[in-house]
Amino acid sequence: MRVSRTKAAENRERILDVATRLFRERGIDGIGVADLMKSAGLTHGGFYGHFKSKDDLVAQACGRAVVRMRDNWIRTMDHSSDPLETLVNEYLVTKHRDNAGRGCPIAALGSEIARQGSVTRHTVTEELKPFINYLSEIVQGRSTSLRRERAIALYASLVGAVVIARVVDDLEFSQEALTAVAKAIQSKGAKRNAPAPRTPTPRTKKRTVSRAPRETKA
Amino acid sequence: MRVSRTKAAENRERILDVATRLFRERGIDGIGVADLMKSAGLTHGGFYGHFKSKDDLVAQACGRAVVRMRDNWIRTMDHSSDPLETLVNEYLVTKHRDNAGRGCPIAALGSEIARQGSVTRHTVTEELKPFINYLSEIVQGRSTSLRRERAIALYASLVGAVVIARVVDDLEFSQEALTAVAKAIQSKGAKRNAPAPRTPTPRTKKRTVSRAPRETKA
DNA sequence: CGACAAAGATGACGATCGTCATAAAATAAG
DNA sequence: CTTATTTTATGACGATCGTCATCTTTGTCG
Repeated sequence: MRVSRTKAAENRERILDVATRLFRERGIDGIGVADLMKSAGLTHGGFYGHFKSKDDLVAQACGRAVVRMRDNWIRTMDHSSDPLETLVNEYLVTKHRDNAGRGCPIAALGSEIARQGSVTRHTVTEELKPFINYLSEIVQGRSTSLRRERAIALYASLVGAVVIARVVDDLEFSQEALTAVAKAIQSKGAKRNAPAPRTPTPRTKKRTVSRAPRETKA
Repeated sequence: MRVSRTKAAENRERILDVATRLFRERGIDGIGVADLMKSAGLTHGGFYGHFKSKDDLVAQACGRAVVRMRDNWIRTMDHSSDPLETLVNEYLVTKHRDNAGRGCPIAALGSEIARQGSVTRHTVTEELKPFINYLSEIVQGRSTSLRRERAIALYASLVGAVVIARVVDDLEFSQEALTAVAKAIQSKGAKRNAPAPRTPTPRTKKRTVSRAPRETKA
C-alpha cells in the first residue's frame, strides 16, 4: 500500500529514531532490519525504499545520535552558569549509565563504531568535532591548544567512566567509576591552587540525583 | 578422530586464545563459532565438547583477556622506575590503537561486554578489580580512598582515549585523543605545585614510539 | 591385545540475517 | 475520473547463525 508523501517522510524519520535508540540499546549487530522495522510499526519490506543497505542506516543513525547528543548537551550547558559541572552532573550519573539507548553514542557503541565502515566512522567523526570544539570553550587553560587538549581529555574520561560503569556488575564499583571521574574532573576544573577537598568520602550521593540526558524528539 | 588428552587440552587453550583475539578484533557478534574453530585449526563440531555454549566461551575468553592484560601490564610496570609513565607509554600509543586484538579488552569490547550476560560481566568485573587495586598503588594521593579514586579515573581516561582514537577516522584527531589524555595524566601525576609545562605544543611525538603491549602466549 | 571411552569431523536442524523481486494499494498527476 | 507513480506489504532467496546428533577414529586402560 502507498502512503502520503509527508507520511512516508515521517516513517523514514521514525525508522531513524528507532535505530538510534535500538542500536545503542542492543548493539549494531544486536538488532536486525526486520525487528527494527517492526519496532517502527512497519514491515521489513519497506526498508530498502528508504535506505540502500543496513550500513547506510547505521551511518545515518550513528551520525544522528551524535548530533542529538551534541545539540542536547550544548543546549543544556548554554543555560547553565557552570557548564562543566552541569555536564558532569548529566553524564556521570546512574540514569545515563542505565539508559544507554538515549545516552552518549560513543559510550554506548564506541568499540563497535570503531569497526564500522568508512562512511559511518567519518560521519561520526565530523559530528563529534564540533562537540569537542564546544567543550574547548568551557574548560580552563591559557592557550586554545591547551584548552582543546583538556576538552578531549575531559570527554575521554567521561566516555571511559560510563563504559566501565556499564561493564562491571558490581553496583558499588560501578558507582565508584562515575564518582571517581566526576571528582577528578571537578578537582581539575577548580581554580588553580585551590585546596583540594580534604575529606576522602564526602557528598558523593547528591551528585547522582540530577536529570537524565534527554534527546529532542525531532 | 580422537586426540591425546594433552592434545585436547592444547586445543581448548588454542580455541580460547583465538577467541580472545578475534573477539577483540571483530566484536563478539562479529565472529561465529564455525569461523572461530577454523581459525583454531579445527572444525566447528568439536566446539561443544569444550564449551557448553558460545556465551560460555565469551565469558571465559573475556575473563582471560582481562587477566592477560592485567598480568602483562603489572609485570611491565613492576620492572619500571616510573610505572605511571610506563603505563601511559604502553597504552596511549598508535600501536595499541591499531592492534585491538591484542590490546585492552575493555577498550576493544567495553560497550559489548556491557550487554553480555551476567556470567561474562561478573567474570570481567572480578578480574578487573585487582588491576584497579594495583593502579591504586602507583598513583599519588594522601589517603587510600583518594588513590583508589584516582586509579579508577586514570583507567577510565585511558579506556576513553583509545575508544575515541579508534572511532574517529581523522588521523590527526585520533592522535590528539591519545596525546591529550597522556598529557593530562602526566600533568596530574607530577609532583604537586610543580610548574605545569608552559609550552602548549612541545614534544608530543616522541611519546608514541614505544613498544606495543604484548600478551604472554600461555 | 582387545574393549571402552572420548575427541573431533561431518552434516543437518531451525532461526535469523541482509537483500530483493513482486504485488497491492493509495496518492499524485493528468 | 482516470491513469500512472510510488510506498509499503508479502514472501522468498541464499547465507550464516548457534546448536546438536551421529559417526569415525584413536588414545587409554584393563
